[in-house]
Amino acid sequence: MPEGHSVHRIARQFDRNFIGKALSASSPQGRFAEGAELLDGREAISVQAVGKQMFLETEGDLWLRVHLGLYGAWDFAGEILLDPTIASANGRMGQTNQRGTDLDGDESIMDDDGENSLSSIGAPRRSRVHVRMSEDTRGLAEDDLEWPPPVVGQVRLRLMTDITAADLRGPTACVLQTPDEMLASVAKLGPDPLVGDPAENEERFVRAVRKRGTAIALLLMDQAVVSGIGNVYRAEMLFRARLNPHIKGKDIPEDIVRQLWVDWAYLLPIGVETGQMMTMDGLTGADYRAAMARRDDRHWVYHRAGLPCRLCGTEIVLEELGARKLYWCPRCQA
DNA sequence: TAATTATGACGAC
DNA sequence: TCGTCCTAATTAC
Repeated sequence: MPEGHSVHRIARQFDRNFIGKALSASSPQGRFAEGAELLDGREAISVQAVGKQMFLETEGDLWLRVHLGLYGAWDFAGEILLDPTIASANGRMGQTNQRGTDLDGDESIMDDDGENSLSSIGAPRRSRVHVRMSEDTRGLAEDDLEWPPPVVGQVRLRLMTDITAADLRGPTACVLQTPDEMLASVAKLGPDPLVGDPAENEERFVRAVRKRGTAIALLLMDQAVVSGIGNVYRAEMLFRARLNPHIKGKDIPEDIVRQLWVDWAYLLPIGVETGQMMTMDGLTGADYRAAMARRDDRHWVYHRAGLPCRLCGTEIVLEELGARKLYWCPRCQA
């Protein structure tokens, strides 16, 4: 269940483990059988994440476009080289890496000494891993994981090299495209801080927001306005900006809009590197550690309906906006 | 065992 | 605004 940061992480894993190799493709579930057949045997050429979508190029000018939607996920298994640009949030990547677990970077697994004792016997020599590449899920590591990995559940697409497998389940989009179609898909998307020219991106965002009479809370979720922001980052960014979610884009001073972009460009790389939507960097010391300890309550306002605002104590409000839940502090974001 | 929930987006009306 | 699609984990009963 990804926002933009997760998709960039997934793309980096593909870059590290699939690009330059021949793919074997299949659709265990059967719902992408034709596409898998077309992909099968081709070499993976390049991969690019844009917002919440990933584009994988194969030889013969064939692109795979994947959008995970609300609950799609990629599971990686086999021998996986870690992308050096993504690390574990707890700063123990080296250790977890040796154990062959927790590729995703979420800290929950290895933090609890008692819960995970996979490395307690023998040398830390595990090369076979099984990892789900989305936030808040856990990796497993065993010496005797099967190869190829058994299919579990509804796997729309399995991509394999000789040593690595990637299973896609639950995507809202999984389609093959020509180069032109791929470019058209990208053209529909708003700027992504990690794609293209930074100054140009900022201008596009500012222009798109300031010409609209739509609530900023809706604009931040509009993938044509800005790529990669979802319900969590939306709520958190509005709080960080102390911005009322209902203010229309055109009514927000330009420097404030610009600051929103700067904040997204700041938050996204942190999310990519840590695997978490870290938005409470304003906290320090014990406060920060306490907030990070529980994944269900590590945000300023997201998922905190009825709880006191961390700054002013006012109850966080939950309202439905555009069929999504919007969380905000009516006092701090007056 | 069933209902609920989720970090998404689209099309019909 | 509503219904729909995709799946799995969690919670309620």
